Amino acid sequence: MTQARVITPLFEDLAKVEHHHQLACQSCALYRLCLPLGLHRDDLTKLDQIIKRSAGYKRHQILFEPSSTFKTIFVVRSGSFKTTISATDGREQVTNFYFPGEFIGMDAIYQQRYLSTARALEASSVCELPYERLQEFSATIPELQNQLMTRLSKELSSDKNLLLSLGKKTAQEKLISFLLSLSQRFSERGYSSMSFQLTMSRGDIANHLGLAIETVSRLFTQLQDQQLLSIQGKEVTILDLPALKQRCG
Amino acid sequence: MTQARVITPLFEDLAKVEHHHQLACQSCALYRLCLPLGLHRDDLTKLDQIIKRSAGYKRHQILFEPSSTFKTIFVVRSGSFKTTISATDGREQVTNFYFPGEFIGMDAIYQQRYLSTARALEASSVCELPYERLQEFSATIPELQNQLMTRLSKELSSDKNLLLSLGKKTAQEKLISFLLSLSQRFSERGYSSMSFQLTMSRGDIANHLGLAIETVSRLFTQLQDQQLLSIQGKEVTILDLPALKQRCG
DNA sequence: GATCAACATTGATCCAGGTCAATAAAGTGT
DNA sequence: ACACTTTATTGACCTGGATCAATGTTGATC
Repeated sequence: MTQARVITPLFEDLAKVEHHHQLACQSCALYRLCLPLGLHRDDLTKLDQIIKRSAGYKRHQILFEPSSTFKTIFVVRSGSFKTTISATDGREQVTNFYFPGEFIGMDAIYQQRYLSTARALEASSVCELPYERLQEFSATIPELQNQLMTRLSKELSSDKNLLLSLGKKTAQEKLISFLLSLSQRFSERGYSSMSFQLTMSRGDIANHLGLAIETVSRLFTQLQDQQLLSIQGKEVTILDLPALKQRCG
Repeated sequence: MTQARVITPLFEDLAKVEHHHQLACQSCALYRLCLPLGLHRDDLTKLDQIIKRSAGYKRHQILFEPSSTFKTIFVVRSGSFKTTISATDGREQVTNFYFPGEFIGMDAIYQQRYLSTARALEASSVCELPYERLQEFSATIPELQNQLMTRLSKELSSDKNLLLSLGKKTAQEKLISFLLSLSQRFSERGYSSMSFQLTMSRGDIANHLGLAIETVSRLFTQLQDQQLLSIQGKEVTILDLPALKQRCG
């Protein structure tokens, strides 16, 4: 099952990141996906000094939860995370998954308290952006402020698209939309858009899409039978992208 | 059916707003709910000059849609709006409702293009905040930047709570959560939290909550039979708040 | 205040996807 | 390699809420 994964230049760089925790933004492989994009060299140097590069998180380890005090926004450096929001009785909804270069915890700015719980899906690491310092810096670096607003707005867009999925799409459309969104994000990160590893369990996917695990499992089988994709454990290979796009609603 | 509505001081002020389109932020009844909160007097004067107070919108009139060019963020001055996002085949999801002091169109910052369509639910008016000018101003007014981020984050929080509703709650829990959220927002605006008018149709509510109109209708009847609330057309009166809170999930 | 259209309610029936149950793989630690 | 736990698949059956259908109500327009 050790199928060859498409190795791109960026993927090799990402691998390096894991071994250089204090790597400066300037030479970070994620540069073009991350906050510093568009910042001047000396602004970047300043920003670099307030960013804390954390030690790694293990699979299932909690990054933050509603009881944590809100101090920082996190950027995924390597690996992946999920966030969940809980009803009073403990029912949980997986609100999003996060990959390298993506921001976690922005919903905490309002109320100064994390709304959700963030957990690592695999061995992962993050950069910590102290929110107060970020605010101070934004006052003198307009491009930084712009970047932050854009990130918040991007997360809004993604949530609203998920609302459409949850509210109006069939089970099959939900799963296809989800896979295409993953494909898109992997592609942006220099991974293959046609073949990738799911880092989350069937349970996480089902929960995220408002479905039962069994439904997700059956849909995978069904899409495979229809020759639209192939799935072997966590490895997804898209076989007929146009057909999938046409069926995602 | 002209039942007496609870008139609070703020409500009277809100009524005035409708007749003074060019009312300055300083004397606007929405001041404490709106963007200018916490701004210094002279900053406010500057902000005041870039804000355009639009003419009114009629019921069902479109404020913006994905084909409109993104230039401004809107703040509801009076009335109410809904936003919808569309699937490729025309299916629509009502993503949110907006009341005085709330911001519409923030999901357009990323991509510089409105993601959704905004429509007036009744005769309404807005203030227009030109986004580029707002960005310039934020550079010199840290509190303004803070306000904008907080607003974006608040909308994120509200979307994530809706995700929980759509993904994990029963039809009854969805409707109760929705009504309690409305109650809360009316209360913040100086209206009664126990008795209020729904400005949206049953169809809008059903769509927003991922339900059929018939289900919403039956739930209203059912909640009324259980003495938890009373509903007469668009007038909702909450009869047993603790019981509702306990049933919202 | 009559006409028509839009909106809302209620009942009867149906089905997409959930739940329950059994089995099979895949990981994990020793 | 083995035991054990977690995760995934598949089948049989069930149900919450959708859909269909008929009727009632409200509200806009002239």
